Amino acid sequence: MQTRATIRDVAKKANVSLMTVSRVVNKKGNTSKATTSKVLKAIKELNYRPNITARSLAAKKSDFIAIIVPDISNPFFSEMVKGAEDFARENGYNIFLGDTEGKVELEKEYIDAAINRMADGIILVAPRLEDNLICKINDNIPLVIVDRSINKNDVLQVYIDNLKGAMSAVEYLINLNHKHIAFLSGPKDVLDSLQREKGYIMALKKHNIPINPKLMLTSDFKFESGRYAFEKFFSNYPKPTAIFASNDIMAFGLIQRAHEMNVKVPKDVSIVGFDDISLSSLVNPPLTTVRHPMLKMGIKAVELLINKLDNQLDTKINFNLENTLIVRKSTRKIK
Amino acid sequence: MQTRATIRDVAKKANVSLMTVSRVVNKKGNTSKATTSKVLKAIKELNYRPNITARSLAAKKSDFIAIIVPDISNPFFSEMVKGAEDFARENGYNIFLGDTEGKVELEKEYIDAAINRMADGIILVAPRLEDNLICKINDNIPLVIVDRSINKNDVLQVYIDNLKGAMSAVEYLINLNHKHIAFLSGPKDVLDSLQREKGYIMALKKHNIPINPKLMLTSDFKFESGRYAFEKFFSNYPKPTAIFASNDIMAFGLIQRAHEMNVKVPKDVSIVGFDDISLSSLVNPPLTTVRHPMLKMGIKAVELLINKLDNQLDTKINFNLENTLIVRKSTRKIK
DNA sequence: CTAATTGTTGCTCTCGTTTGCATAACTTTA
DNA sequence: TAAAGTTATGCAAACGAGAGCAACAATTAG
Repeated sequence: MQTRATIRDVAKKANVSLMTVSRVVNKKGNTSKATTSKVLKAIKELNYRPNITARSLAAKKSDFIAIIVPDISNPFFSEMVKGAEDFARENGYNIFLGDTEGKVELEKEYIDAAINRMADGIILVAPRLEDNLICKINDNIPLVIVDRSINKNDVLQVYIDNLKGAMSAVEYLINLNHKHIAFLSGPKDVLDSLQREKGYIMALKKHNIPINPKLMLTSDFKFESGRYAFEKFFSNYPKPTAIFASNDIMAFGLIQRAHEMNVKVPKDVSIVGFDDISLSSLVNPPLTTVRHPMLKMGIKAVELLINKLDNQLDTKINFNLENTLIVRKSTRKIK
Repeated sequence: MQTRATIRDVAKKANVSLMTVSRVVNKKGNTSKATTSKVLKAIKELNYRPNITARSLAAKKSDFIAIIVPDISNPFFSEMVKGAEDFARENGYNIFLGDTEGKVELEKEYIDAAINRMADGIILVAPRLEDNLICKINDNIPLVIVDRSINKNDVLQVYIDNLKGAMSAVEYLINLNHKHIAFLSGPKDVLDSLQREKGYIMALKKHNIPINPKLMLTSDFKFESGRYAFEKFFSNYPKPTAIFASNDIMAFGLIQRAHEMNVKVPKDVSIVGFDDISLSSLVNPPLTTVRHPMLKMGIKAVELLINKLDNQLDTKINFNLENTLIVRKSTRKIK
C-alpha cells in the first residue's frame, strides 16, 4: 500500500504552488490552460486524491449527513434510508448511518458521534426520545425528525397523518359492511401507534358502531404478536369479521395464524395493515394496507435539511405527506 | 447555535496546556488526579467535544468503515448492514454507507469517496465489478468483499458455498420423490447465480435424473419474474412438481401466481427458495429455503477487516460460512 | 506611453487535533 | 549523595487543504 500523494507532492511535480493545484482541483479562480493541464498531468501521474477530511476540517463542513434509525434491517426504515441516501448523493452528500435498536442510549451516542464528526446535519427517527431533548439537539446541529411530529415550529419534521390514515382504513371496512372490527395496536409509548388507535375509535364513533374493548389489543409491532392476537381475537365472542393491524408485520402474523387455524382470508375475515412495506404486495393474499411513503419521507427529509443548510429559509417547516389506502386482496365485502 | 469549544478553550479555562487536555480526553499518558479533574470540569462547563475530523486528520485514521451495497432497501443487504453496523459500533467504528443500485459507476464513485474520506477500510458487495479492479482497490485500502469469492489470496472475503446450498435444496426435493424439478435462475453475470445453477444440475446428475431445458429459466432475481416464470413452467408439459428458485423473492412470485392460478402450494407444487430473508417465514405458506446468513456475514466481514487493521495477521483469508436448508411448509413429499 | 484593469500565481496563516521531543519535579536505588 | 528512573507537564511541528491577501504579468483604455 503506497503512501498517498498530497497536494504538495502534486505542486512540486508540476512546478507550481500548492494553491494553483487547489484551484485546479476545485475549478475555482483562474488558471491558465497550460498550467491547468500541467497540474492535471501531475495529478494523474501521482494518482492524487484530495483528502476530504482535511478539507472538511478547514471548511467546517463535512458533506456528511447522519441518518439515525431504530433498525436498518426493518424494511420500513431501510426504504427511508434508501430514499435519503439517493437524494443525498445526488446533492453531493454522503451518509453516516446509525442503527439504534430503538435504545435511547444509542440514539444519544450516535447524535454525539454525528456532532463530533462534524456532520452537516442529522436525520433522526427516534420515536421515544423526549421532546425537550430533541429541541436541545436542534440547537446544536441542523436536524430533521422523521415520522414524528413535535410542537415546536423551529424543528424540521416529516411525518404522515396517522389518524387520518387509520380512519380511512377503518371506514373502508365499515363500507364493506363490517361491524365487528378488531384493532391490534402497536406500543402505547409510540405516537404513531396512539394516533392510529385514535383513528380507529373515531371512525367507529362516526358511524355509530359501539367500541368493544374485547376487540382491542395492545401489542408491539412484531410478527409473533400478530399470530398471538389472532388466536386471542378468535377465542372471544363475537368473533371479528375484520381486523385492522397497526402495522403490516403484525398483519402478516394475523394472516399466518389464520391460515393455520383454517380461517380463510378474506373469505372468513378481512385484514388490513398499515405501512405498505415492500413485501405487503408479495404475501398471500396481497395485503390491503395504508401506504406509509417511507422512501418519499427519506427524500423529503434530506431535501428539507439541505434547504436549511443552504439557508433557503423556506417558510414550510413540517411536511405532512399523503398516506393512501392501498386496496389489495385481504379484504372483502360481506352480507 | 453557539460556537463550539476547542481543546484550546478548555486548556485556557483549566489553566493547563492543550496537551494535558488531550491526554485527559484520550486517557493516555499520565496526568495527576488534581489536573485531570480540573480539566474534566472545564470540559463539562464548556460542553467541549473533541472534533473527530481533526483527530482523523492528525492520526491518519478515521474510525470509519465504508459499507457499499447494491440496494439497502433489499432485506438481503440491509440485514448484512445491520450485522456489520452493530459489530463495528461495538468496536469503536462508525459506518459510511453507500448504495450503488448495482451500477458499476456508483460502485467506483463510492470507493473513491471512501478513500478520499480516509475510511479505514471498505466492505464491498459488488457482484459485477471486475476481479482486477477489486485487486486494485485492495492495493489502495483495506478491503473485504462479501458474498463473492475471488482467486486472489490477499483479498479478504466472506461468502457461502452456493453450489452446496443449491445441491442440498434439490436433493431434498429428490428425496421427497420429486422428479420434475424446475429451476428458476438468477442473472448469469452473477457468480452466486451460476453456482446455484451448477448445484441444481449436479444434484440431478447425481441422482440420474435427466436435465430438461424446458424446466430451466433464466431471470433477474425479481418478484415479477417469479410470477411470470410460474406461468411459463405450468404452460409446458410435463408440469414440474417442484420448483427451486434462485432467491426467495422470486419464490414469493411463484407462490403468488400459483395461488392466483389456483395451484396449491405445497399440495400441487413444492417450492424452495434461496436466502431465507426475514420475511420468508412470514409468507403463506412459510417458505422452505436455503439460509444465506447475511447478518453473520456482515459481522464476519467487519471482524476480518478490523483484524487486518490491527495487523493481526490471521492466516485465514476467506470465510465460507455455513448455509443450511430451512424446511418450512412450501414443500411436501409426493406419491 | 502611462495608468488602470484583469488574469495568474504564490505566501502565509488557519482549521482542531496528535505526535515527538524536551523539561522539570519528584522518587527510587546503590 | 549522586545517578538513574518516573511522573507530569508543555512546546512546536505536523496532518492536508483552503482563504485572504499580495505580487507580478499581461492586457486594455485614454
